[in-house]
Parts: sequence; structure tokens; C-alpha cells
Amino acid sequence: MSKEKLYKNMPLGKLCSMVTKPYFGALTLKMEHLKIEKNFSVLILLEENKNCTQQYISSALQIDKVSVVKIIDSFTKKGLVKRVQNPKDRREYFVELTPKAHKVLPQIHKTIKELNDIAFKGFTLKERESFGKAIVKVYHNIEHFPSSHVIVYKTKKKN
Amino acid sequence: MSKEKLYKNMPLGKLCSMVTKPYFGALTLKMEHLKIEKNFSVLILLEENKNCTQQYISSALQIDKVSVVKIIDSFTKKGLVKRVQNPKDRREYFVELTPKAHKVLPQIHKTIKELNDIAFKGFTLKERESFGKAIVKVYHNIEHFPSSHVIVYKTKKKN
DNA sequence: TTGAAATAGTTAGTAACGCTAACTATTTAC
DNA sequence: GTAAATAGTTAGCGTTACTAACTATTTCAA
Repeated sequence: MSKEKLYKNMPLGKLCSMVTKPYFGALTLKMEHLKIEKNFSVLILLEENKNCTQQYISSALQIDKVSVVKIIDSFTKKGLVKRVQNPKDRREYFVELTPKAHKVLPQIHKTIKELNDIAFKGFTLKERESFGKAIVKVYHNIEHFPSSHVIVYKTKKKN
Repeated sequence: MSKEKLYKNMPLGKLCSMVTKPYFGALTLKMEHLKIEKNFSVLILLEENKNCTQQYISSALQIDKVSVVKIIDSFTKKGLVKRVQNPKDRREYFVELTPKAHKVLPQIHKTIKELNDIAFKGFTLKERESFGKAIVKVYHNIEHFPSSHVIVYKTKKKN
């Protein structure tokens, strides 16, 4: 059976998860030397936004707040971020990138670009842009679905 | 920050996982009455292919073979499939749908169509088809990435 | 103004998942 | 005819995201 036919009736979520798995697997592998492994999206979010609270990270990236605590703990331990209490609202902590993080971010962007170039092999630039816009649009169409909880996560390969 | 800008530099895998989560959450919720909850993709694969072995399911849907055992066990318990040993190679078992499964599959397709209709709201038919083709193409571009192992799974909400 | 409700963040414990490793049964190949 | 490969299974493990309960702080309304 042709691959296209094979996935024709599959749930959209299945197709997405089938992309997620090898993509993150390769990303983790390529980033091994940085000792970061995962949650690159959090670093990228922090790079592009001042005054990110954990709450903001949680809602922007759809990561539950307990997990955000652990991610920020782990990045803190690695010297990539620090928590800075907001003096105007002392419940909040702004999560800020350290110079070390700013130093590695270009490598992260470069690696993501490399992976995307492979992922979009055979696409025109226009097709590639359309796809990017489309997947964000799909996400916004469904982000507020009434929902059971679904876990989507990544672990590093054991050696 | 605009949503489009927000996700502009995110890894493709992150965008996909952000779609996967609410999609499967909603699918599970809508299917609650069928008592199936997950792995619909396996039933769909079985519907469209005769003589599926567990090995075939594993490679077609990128589910590791141990998990396939558990999924087929669970579907067997629910009366949706049965294992039939291949007389020509007695190591293999063909996984076959029961009449009960054939009875519920139209409902599964209907629900997937409903979800997709919401997910693709604002898309022309052409855009929708392009997206479907594109994501399969992306998958094939990256399915053989050298990779760390990445787990992507779904659980039912606890009550 | 004060006390209840809401919010940000944290900790502890749990269930589900996909993994590795080791195994049986069977077939293939030299 | 024996070694290697393959399909499937079992057991056990590490990781994850969840819920629930908690502290600290702020908001808001009686």
C-alpha cells in the first residue's frame, strides 16, 4: 500500500506525533554535546520575550505548571537561566537567560534550521512557509478543544 | 506578541506536539462512550490492510513491538480484534478485526472527520489536502533520522 | 479594612508509557 | 544440520505529566 494511502484516514494527531518522534530524537542527538537534550522551545521563548513568568511559559507552550518548575530548575542547575522575583508582584518570578544561554542559542537555531531543511526537502520556500502557517492555524483551531488530558513527552535515549 | 511570531522559531516537532495534545485529548473524550480511548490508528490500519502482523503494525505506525503486544492484548480483551496464526509461518499472527470492531469503525471515522473539520476551519479544500500531503512528506523526510529515542504517548484523563 | 478568593509557584506522590533485556518458538540460510 | 534471523512475549525500569495539597502574595468586595 502506498504511504499516502496508508495515512489517508489516520487521525491528524497521529500524523503529527509521527513527525514529533523522529524530529525530537534527531534534535536531542544533535544537541548532545550541549548537554541540554530537551525543552529547547522554552529557551527560544525566553530569548524572544522579556519578563516571562513560569505561568506565561506554561500557557504559551502548553506545558503544565508543575513541569515548568522542573524544567526551570533543571535549566537553572545547568546555568542557562535564573529566576528573578518581580518586585511589583512578588508571587511572580521572571525567568531570564544567562550569558551562557545566549551563547548556545545560535547553535540551537542553527541545528533547528538544519533539521527543518531536511524535513522540508522537496518543498518550495512558499510551500514551506504555507505549512508553517497552516500548522499554527490548526493549533489555534483546536487548542481549546474540550479535552481529556493527553501526555506528550520526550525522554533521552538510555545508554 | 502575535501567535505567528511566537512560534516562528520553534522546532517543528514542538508545533506538531502542540497539535497532537489537544487533538488526542478531544478524540479520547469524544470516544469515551465506545470505551476505546486510544490507538484508533491501529484499528484504522487493520481495517485497510489484510494480514497485518504485529511487526507490520509496529513499523507502519512507529509503535515499538512491545507496545503493540499490549495494544493488541487490550483490543482482544475488548473484543475488537483477534490473533490468527499464519499457517505458512507460525511465528506470525495476523491481527484481524472482529464484527464488533467493524461496527464501531464508522463512528471512529465520523468523529475523526468532525475533529478534522474543526482543525482545518478556515482552510480551503485544496489547502487542507496540501497540508495532509505535506505532513506525510515531512514524515518521510525524517522518519529515518539518526535518533535518540523519544517517547510520545497519550493517557486518559484520571477521574 | 479585613477577610475570602484568586493567582504564582512549589512539593509529593502516582499512573501510564515506551524502553531495554532476556526469553520461546519458528524459519531461513550457509 | 546448526547458526542466525525473525515474530512475538514477559518482566522490570526510568521518565513523564498528572492530581492534590500546600505556601506566599495579591486582588477585591463586603
